[in-house]
Amino acid sequence: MNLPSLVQTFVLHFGEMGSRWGINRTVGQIYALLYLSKEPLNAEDIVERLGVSRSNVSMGLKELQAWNLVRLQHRPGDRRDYFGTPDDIWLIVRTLVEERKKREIDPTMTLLREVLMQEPASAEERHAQERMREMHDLFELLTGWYADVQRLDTERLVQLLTLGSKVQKILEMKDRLFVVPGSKKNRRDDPKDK
Amino acid sequence: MNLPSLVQTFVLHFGEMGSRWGINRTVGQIYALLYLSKEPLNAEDIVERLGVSRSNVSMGLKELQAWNLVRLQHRPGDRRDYFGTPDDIWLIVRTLVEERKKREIDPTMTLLREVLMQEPASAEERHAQERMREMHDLFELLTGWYADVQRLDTERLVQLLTLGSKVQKILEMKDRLFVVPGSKKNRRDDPKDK
DNA sequence: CACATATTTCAGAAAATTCTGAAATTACAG
DNA sequence: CTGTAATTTCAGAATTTTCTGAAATATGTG
Repeated sequence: MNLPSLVQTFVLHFGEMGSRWGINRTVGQIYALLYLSKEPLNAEDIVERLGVSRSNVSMGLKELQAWNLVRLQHRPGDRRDYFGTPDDIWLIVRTLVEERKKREIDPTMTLLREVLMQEPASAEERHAQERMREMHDLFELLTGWYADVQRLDTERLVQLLTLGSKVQKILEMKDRLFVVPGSKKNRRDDPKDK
Repeated sequence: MNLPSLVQTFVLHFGEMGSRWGINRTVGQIYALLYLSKEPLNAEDIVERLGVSRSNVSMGLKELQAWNLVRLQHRPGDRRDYFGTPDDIWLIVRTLVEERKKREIDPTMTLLREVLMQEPASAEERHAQERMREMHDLFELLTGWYADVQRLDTERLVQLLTLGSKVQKILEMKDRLFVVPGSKKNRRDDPKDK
């Protein structure tokens, strides 16, 4: 591996991290390298710096392209492919989350919906279905929030995240400003009526 | 595998999903099984239902305990260990996020902080450090938000998530109510001054 | 089209991981 | 203590994943 120590530390770390994220070491290393690099790199550059085989780099880049995490570019008068990451780290995060949702959440939701359609044949199955419904509803809430937030431009997103739960305070303020008298929402002692 | 088809579908799915999350198939299956089960199960129950070896189950349960995802219980007059998941799915989510943060984000932040202390020895390293700083700041923002939100009770958390980016509307309203005249924040045409 | 260069594919080697059965350890009941 | 049931450990087998080198394919250029 032929890298400044500072860069190498980071690259090695992301190689290891990769395994926890269902991507292999080389893919993690390639991405880390591209992320840190000012200029886009071609496959041969990556081979030299990481010390892995050309074919391994080829497969790694293909996977990163499938994840939409890498941008293919060309230099005039050079027909090799150069790869880089978006300059905007927020775009990287958005892509990552989007792709993981597509690969992990969406198929799970499909499966949950299917299974929830079936008729339970026993008390055990009924309980299992109930649990699956809880998971389904939870995912629905989370993906709904995500879809909503993904639409915000970065500035507003940062603003929202910076506030964190202080938003809560503002909500309470709003509630106090617009009390609907007699509304259940405003009762302290919500008696489970009916 | 000895399970109602409905349960089996779910268990198999989570077994496969496990691989994408850095946990192995058996661990995923055990957790899925416990999640769906009304009563806590002992190791032998799990062996029978999943059709894997006793030792594999033992290791899987150990890992789930290390993740804090599973609760050890006892039945009177029975000295076997029984395992179950929390009834509250939100508690499960909170634990999952907390543990992943501990294993993935925290070590990465430590590494980033270390590397950012070093003196860059070249323009290349300076740029790499700049990128790492961006990542560091991003993680800081996200973990700050997370710490904040993790503190909310579930009811308020759900409320917040349900609102999604509609919070934005309320923020704008607040801004309009409390305009600070002349503040840059309120200018339409933010000229890159200086 | 022929030639050179770049990239991809893929069979099998290498490495890593998961899983098992047997043995060891632990925990308790009598 | 002794015996038994429950659990854990761990060496090696089985499986899966990753990686490589060689060959095939693609993408130009003159």
